[in-house]
Amino acid sequence: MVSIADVARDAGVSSSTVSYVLSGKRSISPETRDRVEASVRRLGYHPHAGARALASSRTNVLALVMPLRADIDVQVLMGFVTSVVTSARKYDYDVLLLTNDEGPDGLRRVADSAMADALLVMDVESADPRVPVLRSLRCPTVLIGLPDEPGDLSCVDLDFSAAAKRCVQHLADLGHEHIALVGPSPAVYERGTSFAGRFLNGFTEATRTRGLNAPSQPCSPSYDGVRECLDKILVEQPRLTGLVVHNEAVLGTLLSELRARGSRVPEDVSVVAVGPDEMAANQPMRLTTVPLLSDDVGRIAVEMTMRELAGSSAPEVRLLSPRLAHGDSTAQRD
Amino acid sequence: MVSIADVARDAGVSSSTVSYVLSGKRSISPETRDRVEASVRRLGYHPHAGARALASSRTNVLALVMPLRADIDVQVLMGFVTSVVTSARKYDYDVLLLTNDEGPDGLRRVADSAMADALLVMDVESADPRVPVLRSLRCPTVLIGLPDEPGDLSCVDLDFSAAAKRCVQHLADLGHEHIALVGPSPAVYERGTSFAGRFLNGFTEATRTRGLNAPSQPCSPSYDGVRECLDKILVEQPRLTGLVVHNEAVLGTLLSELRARGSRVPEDVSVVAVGPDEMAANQPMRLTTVPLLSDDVGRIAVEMTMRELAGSSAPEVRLLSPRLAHGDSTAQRD
DNA sequence: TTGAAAGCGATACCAC
DNA sequence: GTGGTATCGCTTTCAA
Repeated sequence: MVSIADVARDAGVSSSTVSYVLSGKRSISPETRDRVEASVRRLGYHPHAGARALASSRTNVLALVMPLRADIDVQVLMGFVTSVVTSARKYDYDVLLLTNDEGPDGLRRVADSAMADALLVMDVESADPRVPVLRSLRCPTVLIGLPDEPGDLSCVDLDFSAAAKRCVQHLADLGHEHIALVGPSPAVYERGTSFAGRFLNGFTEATRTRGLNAPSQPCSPSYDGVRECLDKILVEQPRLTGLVVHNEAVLGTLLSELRARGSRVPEDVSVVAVGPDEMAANQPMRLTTVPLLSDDVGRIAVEMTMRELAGSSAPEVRLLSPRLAHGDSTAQRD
Repeated sequence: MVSIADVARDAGVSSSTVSYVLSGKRSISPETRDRVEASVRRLGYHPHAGARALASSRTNVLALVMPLRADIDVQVLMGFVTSVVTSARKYDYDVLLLTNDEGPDGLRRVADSAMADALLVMDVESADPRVPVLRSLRCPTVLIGLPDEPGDLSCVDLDFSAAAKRCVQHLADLGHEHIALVGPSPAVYERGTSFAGRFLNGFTEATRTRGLNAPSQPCSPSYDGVRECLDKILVEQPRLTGLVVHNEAVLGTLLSELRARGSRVPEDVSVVAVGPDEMAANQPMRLTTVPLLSDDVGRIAVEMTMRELAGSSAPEVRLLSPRLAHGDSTAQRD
């Protein structure tokens, strides 16, 4: 292993000088700087991460906590993960990937053993049991999602309430009066995922404001689930002409089933879907969607973390405004 | 922060004793052990990871290198990632998640700065430029995939050649004489992903052995791509009755397109698909599949790593035998 | 502008 | 069976 002492010897300076050249924390004469940098390159020096962490109480590592659930869309999950990892590297941070199955103790372990400088937690529920633990940890934390009581924890997420309203607005503007919501699977509601509830609230509120009677149904991710969901919706809304789909997993199946039932999209039914960009890609038509912005959410989560670590920012809650991407799956009601 | 000295003081022993209690590297009297363990719990002591790494030259961290590609199935990717992370925790290891976009330098950085004890690299290509770097790193490495020249690097993967043969055998045994392969997207072949080539070789070999004339076509992940692929196949194989699909992304689309063309599965065309379990779940029928075993591959990769770290094992190449799960998408040819 | 040296918090060797 | 202490490689204060 090549250590800072090796570099110092090679460059003919003290090891503290090498350290300062690398950190830029004090001014160095151009000549010394050059010599040191040359030695660093020539020897292929990389500071020992553990030693550095020990001396500086900084790891340059972010811990990202990932859910291990069947009911959460992998595409969305992966979007967050890659976005967080690539964003973190821009700040010279690496990412430690934790799963949820260690529970709150896992968070405590990582924070207390100084394996990371901050925690990013995905898939946060309304009354998430991890939240109180995180608040007690005195470790900068950013939640992807929005619990009921974030306290002094930072949060970032899509504004799902606004997203629902945007969908309703779009369909209503096109003249649709008989619409419905195909929601996430029942399991998602049951465990109190905050985004599902926020979307549903936004939907309900927007339809009421518009004076629409609009049922909503959760939808299990299977053929039978989709059929059942559609059946129930049609009982409540027999003259259905517009669907908001907030369920990545069933979208393809749903479109097939509509076709099978003789409903053309968009001639008979307009469909607007909420989900990751990839969801729309593999469909037979260009869908009207409200993209989930996983990329932005991940990037912003990292940016917020960096600001907190720099001490230049207080905790904040940021909900990203959704936008609607017009496609060919929604049309004017005639 | 609570340090080992705090625990030592609390338990009335020396810090070395605390260390030995925790590591179990020398015998301790039951009484001392109990006192120390009680103190550890009471104070909520977690050893400082950096300090530990510095003193022991062990990080208890595995670095997992993830590809950032559009053409690789996220479901498969995520399967590996979760499997590696959860398996690693069983050995008290954490996982640092790296992406490929730093290139070989990123691997060097992580290894040289002692951020991890070993590297796991996914999505390895036949002539992967990272392989020579990895071999020069003197850091235990396990590849998920199989390059042409692994050298002394360990490898683990599904035996894709055997998987292809299994598919062909299944269809042939059912009496199908006019079959074809729907392969991964052209991009996957072009960059020389090892698994695509191995599958294709297995397919070609098996069909030749059986005396079948069986065309194969790559397939782009879009509606048009699927149509085009089917068209080309039907030109070469007009009396098609059996399809092997080695392309998770297009499976759903392909099944729809077959239906649209009036081909019933399995009455007119038998379909056997290679992919993750999740791929089959959202289809309208129980598919006959050859599962990718991402879970096993990830777990075995970790186990191999652990054995290498323990010094109890030389590098090895392990190709997992595929199995075929009978479903309703393949039937006897009458 | 630079160097010397005191930690950081563990591990593991050497004594007893 | 236990304690003392050198050591790991870096950061950062203090001195010059």
